[in-house]
Order: sequence, then C-alpha cells, then structure tokens
Amino acid sequence: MIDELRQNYGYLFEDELLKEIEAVGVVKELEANVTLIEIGNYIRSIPLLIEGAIKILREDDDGDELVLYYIERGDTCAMTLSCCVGQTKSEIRAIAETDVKLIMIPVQKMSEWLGKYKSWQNFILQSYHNRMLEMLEAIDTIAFLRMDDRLLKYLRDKAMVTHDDQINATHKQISEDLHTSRVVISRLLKKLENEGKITLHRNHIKILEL
DNA sequence: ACATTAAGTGATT
DNA sequence: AATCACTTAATGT
Repeated sequence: MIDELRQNYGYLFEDELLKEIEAVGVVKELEANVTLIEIGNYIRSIPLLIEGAIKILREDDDGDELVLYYIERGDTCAMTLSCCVGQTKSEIRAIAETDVKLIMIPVQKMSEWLGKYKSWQNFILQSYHNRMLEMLEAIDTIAFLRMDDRLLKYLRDKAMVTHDDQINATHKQISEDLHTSRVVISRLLKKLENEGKITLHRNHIKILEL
C-alpha cells in the first residue's frame, strides 16, 4: 500500500504523513457502478483515490440524477469533507465510474492532520478549490449551454475519465445522466456522427475527435 | 421464430 | 428541447 501511496501522493505529502496514512487508512477496491455514498448517509471516512474514477451525482425531488463532477486519481471528495466536519448527512451520491481502488481515512485523523501537516492542509484546501471550480463549470453548463454542448462535454469527460475513446453507455443512460430524454440524445449523437466526430454502435460509442 | 431492448425518425407542442 | 408514436435493428431465449 505504501508504494501506491508514494506513487500517487508522494509528491504531495511528507514521509511522516504518508506513514500515518498507511497506519490508519484502509484500502478498498470496488467494482464499477457500485454506490459508495448514498444521499442521506452519514460519512465517517474520507476517500483518497488511488485508481479509477468516481462520479458524483445530485438527485432532484423527482429522483432524477445529474452528474456534478468526477473524482480521479489523486483526488478526494470535497462533499465528504464538509459532511464530516459538519457531521451532516450527505447531499450527494457517489458511484464508481470504473473499477476503483481507494484508501479510506477516518474523519478524526483527517481533521487532526489539518493542524499537524501543512501539506495535508494544502491538499484539502486545493481539492476543495478544484471541486468548487468544477461545480461552477457544471452550473454554467446547465444554465447557459444547450444540450449539444452539454453532450459534447459529457463525452469528453467520460472519455478522459476512463482513458478510453470507447464509451460504453446506451443513449438512455446518457440521457439520464444529462437529465434529458433518450430521443434528444439519439438525435444529437446522430448529428455528431454526421459531423464525423464519433461513430455509433449498439451499446457503445467510439470517439474520433472532440 | 419470437420477445426484448437499443436506436432512428417524423410530427407535434 | 420534450414527447408521442412508430419503425428498424441487434440480441437474447
């Protein structure tokens, strides 16, 4: 575990902190599409991502989902942090986008380290900041962009996060992520295909250029 | 061969 | 951009 830690966080944290993380953290491996955090859950530990990607969703009153942002290697979840500190319920749902390996850190340690390690403090603050920026971007996308732009961004994000130019999702799943109807996605995807940016197949999409 | 599920399309709001 | 109604195509049993 210490090797994986070094590899992914070594440049961020000092040795002492890495050792503490090793002593107290629990490694977890999850398959794709497993729910890590459900809305309303209380959170008792902080995830540090080693491998894979996690998708953070918000759910509205009707139970419709909306993707807020993705967490990747070297990230942690900002929502988790605010929940832990405030001892409140989770406002979001976290689902493993790919197979995922992560280290869970108990809340107490995480706040203890805040005072103890400058690097940890920076890490937390930095990741909070990044998440904030991503959130703003997500809001912009929803409020100001039309569906076709949102779809493009979605495809780009998804390809980036999975490190693959093949996207395995049905039009229906995409439409649910983007909070729209399947028909609209089909039409927009068709348009992108005609523009030569993607090719469509049953159950997956191949990205040519974005 | 038949049922099921994914995707494509025209018309309407 | 959403919804309906319907078609076509791919896949599973």
